Amino acid sequence: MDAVELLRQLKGKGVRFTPQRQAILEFLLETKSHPTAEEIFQHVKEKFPGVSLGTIYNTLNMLKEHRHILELSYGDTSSRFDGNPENHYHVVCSNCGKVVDYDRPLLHLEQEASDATGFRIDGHRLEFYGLCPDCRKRQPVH
Amino acid sequence: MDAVELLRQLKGKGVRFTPQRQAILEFLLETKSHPTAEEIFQHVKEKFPGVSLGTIYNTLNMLKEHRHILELSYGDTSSRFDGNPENHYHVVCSNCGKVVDYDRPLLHLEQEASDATGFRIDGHRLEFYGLCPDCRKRQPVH
DNA sequence: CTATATGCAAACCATTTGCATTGAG
DNA sequence: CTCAATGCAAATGGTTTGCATATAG
Repeated sequence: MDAVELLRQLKGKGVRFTPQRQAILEFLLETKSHPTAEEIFQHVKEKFPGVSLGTIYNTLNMLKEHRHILELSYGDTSSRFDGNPENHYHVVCSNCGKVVDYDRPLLHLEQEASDATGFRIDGHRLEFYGLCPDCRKRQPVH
Repeated sequence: MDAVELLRQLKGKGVRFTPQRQAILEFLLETKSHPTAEEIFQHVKEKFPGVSLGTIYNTLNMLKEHRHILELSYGDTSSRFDGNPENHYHVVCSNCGKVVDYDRPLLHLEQEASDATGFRIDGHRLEFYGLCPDCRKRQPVH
């Protein structure tokens, strides 16, 4: 589903279709880089020099509420955003912060976790930490 | 291993043993609540009314660097700290923010993740999200 | 028209930093 | 004595909020 189609659907929920939102969502859907709000801002500014960071955050929060994107917050300073809203796993570089998808079948652990803890489990998150191939080369020992 | 013993060991690494540090570490080792820095601050203030938040953060960062505690940062506003430095899994309440240990054997997925992504994997993190028993009662539908 | 979104600036708030003073070793 | 740790206050930085203006519907 592309950005235009997705934003058209949202119109039914009282959400307005603006060119800034289209640009933000298009970027999130086409990139695999899991960008930060700042990076999205820099990218959108190329087409809309007057756009503000506030608009980026406004749109990201709206898309998050409607479950069309994922916010990834690792211990880092800033969150990253993922245009793929389905649960999937990530590998995070401890050195450069890069986030890469790790596509594998989902684990079925939620029933077991629910039984063990008494929580009603709605989802889970799995991330791996390490050095990406690039950082591995640059600091072979560490 | 208790707080005093642990801090004595750290002396060999140029770390000073102060009563504030002892109180912070003792609290982290005895509680199962995964407290925030602010909560640790409030607790330590009972014994040391003059302690400052800066000292809490200073100590937490020192303990983290020496891998005696874990910093848990979920999307929340503030981090939580865990006196158990071994990798283990957590269940987080989406409503009240409570974090509970979920003790189960570790998953052996790192080799597979490394093969699939080219990263040198050093660790992984697994968290479950949902409603804790208390919040479940209070908002049965959601 | 009218209400939501935008752009801008100020506010927030968890965490960090700077610095004079204290105190551990 | 000496240097790391403390307490305090100011600074930082990502994110949110407030408000006047612009614009989607």
